[in-house]
Amino acid sequence: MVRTLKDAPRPKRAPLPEEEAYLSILRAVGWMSTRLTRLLKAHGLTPAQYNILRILRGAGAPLPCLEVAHRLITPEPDITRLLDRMEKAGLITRHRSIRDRRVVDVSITPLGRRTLTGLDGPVIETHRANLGHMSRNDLAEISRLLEKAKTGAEPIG
Amino acid sequence: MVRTLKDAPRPKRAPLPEEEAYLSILRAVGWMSTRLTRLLKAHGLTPAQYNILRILRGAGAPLPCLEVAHRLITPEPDITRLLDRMEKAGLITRHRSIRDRRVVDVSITPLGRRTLTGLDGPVIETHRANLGHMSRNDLAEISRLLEKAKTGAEPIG
DNA sequence: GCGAAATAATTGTTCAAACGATTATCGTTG
DNA sequence: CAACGATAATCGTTTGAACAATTATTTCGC
Repeated sequence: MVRTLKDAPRPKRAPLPEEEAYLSILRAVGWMSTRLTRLLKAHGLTPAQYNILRILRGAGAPLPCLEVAHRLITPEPDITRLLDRMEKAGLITRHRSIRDRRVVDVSITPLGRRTLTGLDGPVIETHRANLGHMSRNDLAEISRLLEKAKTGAEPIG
Repeated sequence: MVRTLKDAPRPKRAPLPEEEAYLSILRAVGWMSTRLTRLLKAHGLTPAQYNILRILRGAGAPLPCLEVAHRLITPEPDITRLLDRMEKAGLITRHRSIRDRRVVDVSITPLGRRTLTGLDGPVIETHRANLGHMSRNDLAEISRLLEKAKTGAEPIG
């Protein structure tokens, strides 16, 4: 490829270590979630829907709408319509709370539970395909470093 | 909170270290990209648009459409309409290649370049706000572990 | 207890993502 | 050189995301 002066890349600054780490994290979440998303999709779920089912099963009791949203890793700005779709799909039900009539309690249905149960094995397999080759120590180190990164970072205004 | 038998959480399996690491990565990319996305938005760019501008500036020459898409960290299934918007915003231009008339070469415009220049400082500041408190070693370790994770993982079918 | 501020959820609307199908061009091969 | 498959990009359509504004209910201050 011919390079004219105009095309010449500017003198490269030293790459910022912070940015390099960020890009590594971005790449990692990219290929890992690709695999997981594909699996979930084969079962008719989006990642957010799967996570909501996991939250509801883990809680073991109905949860208010906003509480569900708050527990999601990836923040969901439009929880209502997401729950709409899940309710239409028969994965959850919603009922107005009696104690506070502003609140809508969300429950997982037997179908939602069965869907999760059918996914438990494959999800574990997927995580193993993603990271199963890493040592226990490496995995712990990844978690430790990233948690450390978060606790030490400037709070997000 | 009252727990009935029916509601009782099932006996907790030992948490899968692979899943824990994955969740850590997911959380990390969440709060980091929140900060960066907010900055970019204040300058009228989405993350994908910013990355495309970075790619074009870094290449120092026009790139084919698909080559741009291929270099993106986050895969973009509809590069055409993304470039449509960027062209309408005056950030890039497109011209059919003469050597291969199937190809459309994408170039960054002076406006796109100025936009990037104006972002260079703030972006660095953002990365420092995200990870500036981590030691050089920790940052290198994060990158190393995540690259290792990718190279050792099963290929994504 | 009454009005103001706060909270929970929904809704309206606009815009972008996802996915498949389609068009145009190129390379190859018989 | 004509036809076939491969490749680059675009387009059609459906679905979901993003953001602001609204409604309904509660809580708090006075």
